[in-house]
Amino acid sequence: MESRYGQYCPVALATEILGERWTILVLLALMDGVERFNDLQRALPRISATMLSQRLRSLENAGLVRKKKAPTGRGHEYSLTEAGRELEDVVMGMGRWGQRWARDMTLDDMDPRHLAWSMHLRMNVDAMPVGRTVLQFEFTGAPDDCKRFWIVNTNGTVEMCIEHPGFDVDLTVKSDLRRFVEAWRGIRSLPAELAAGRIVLVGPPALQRAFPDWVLLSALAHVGRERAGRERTTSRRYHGT
Amino acid sequence: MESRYGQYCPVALATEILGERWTILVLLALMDGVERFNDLQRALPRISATMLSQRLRSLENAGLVRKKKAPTGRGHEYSLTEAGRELEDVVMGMGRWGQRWARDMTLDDMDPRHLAWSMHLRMNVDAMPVGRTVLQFEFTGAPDDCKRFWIVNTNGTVEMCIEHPGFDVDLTVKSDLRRFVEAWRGIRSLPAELAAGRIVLVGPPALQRAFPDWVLLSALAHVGRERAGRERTTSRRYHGT
DNA sequence: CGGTATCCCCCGCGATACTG
DNA sequence: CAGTATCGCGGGGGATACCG
Repeated sequence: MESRYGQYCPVALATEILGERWTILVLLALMDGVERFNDLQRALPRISATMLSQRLRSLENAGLVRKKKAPTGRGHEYSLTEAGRELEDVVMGMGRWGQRWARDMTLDDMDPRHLAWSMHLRMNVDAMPVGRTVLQFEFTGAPDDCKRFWIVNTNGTVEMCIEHPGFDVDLTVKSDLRRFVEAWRGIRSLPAELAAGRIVLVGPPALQRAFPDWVLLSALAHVGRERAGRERTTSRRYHGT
Repeated sequence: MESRYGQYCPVALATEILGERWTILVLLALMDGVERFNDLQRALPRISATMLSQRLRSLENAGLVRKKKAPTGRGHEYSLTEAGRELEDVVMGMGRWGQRWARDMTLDDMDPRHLAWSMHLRMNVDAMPVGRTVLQFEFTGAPDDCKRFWIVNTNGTVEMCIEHPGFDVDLTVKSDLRRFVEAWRGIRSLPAELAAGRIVLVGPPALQRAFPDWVLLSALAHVGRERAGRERTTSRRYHGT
């Protein structure tokens, strides 16, 4: 793909690589510390193996990513070089801008597999019980094949599952997918949704009470949105109370 | 182009629009204060009218660009909305990163028409003579159809020409294109190149002496490059002196 | 000048299958 | 598990012509 814009301008040269489809999102996942090919696929459920492979290679060629043989077992570990790490501010800036100004989400933007991945990265394990805690999430308004997922914390190690992990469930979270994602993004208040019974917890009361502290929410949840960003609340249905 | 990544993640939503080809460069030109369709084409010599039109429309739909009827004559004026202006830090961050880490330039990246445009935006008119000053640039190692361009300052109003403007030339700058662009980007020192006679000025000595102060260089010239970024200087040819 | 409409080609990308 | 090879299509985008 020889020179694409005919400009020596540093913005143009940067855009050449950063503007390729998926590239920014691969970088974001690497910034989150994801290292393995399969984990990158889990972080980006809709990327194909071919695409991920291509992007990792072009990032490596451009000097943003380093690939080493995995010390244990097979495969490789991918990590950011200094050049790659220096893009953190740019990517986070894009995130902040997206939180404030990007278009409203559609249902298709809310792939529960990606939600599961990002939630399991932001569990507040210090607030959770020692031993094993199994959270089950059940969503209405989601595609049939991924209406449910599980997040398992075992003494500070958090894993996500698309299939039932086999262990007993400690707490189940039921919600409309859109509402939950809006709460996760900080566009709605999670405590308010829980109090209103629009996000429902099923399990021991002590765990129900503790749950809001387990979930750290999106890293950008605190950034105030400038656009409406959510469905109008049809509070009329509740007859004004 | 419904949802492209299946992610509600603000970075993904931002990338959807910012990742489209040319979009970042159109935004950059708008940040430079360019308002007219034709001027945007001059700033981005390799964009087609169709593409520019499409990008302006999608930026308008996404709420980053405002389009108003031109007060005088025909056509419109394009400008950034608040949402668009909030991307300045991101775009400048990409530029800083590009200056430090992006791939080396090829000859194809150095379209002289783009160089002319960006130079004419960064002339230090306060340091230039009152009245009219006509600068002529002649490059070796450039495509035949754009080896030369002119920059005309008339009492603080700077214009660029691809065709000879008709006025008498006050000062001519001759250089290899690559060397001049490297100096413009701050990868080489302009005074050093002038002193070494690799960038040559032709015209009254007083103007020759003043010239280095007329040219502000790329806005990113002061950002230190981490990669080599230029051809090896074959100083051997000068037999070690 | 200030754009749109149309055509058409190429290649980006997803899907599938395959391999070490 | 950790990717690579191959195929096929869809549409992004360049070129050209056209219009107000």
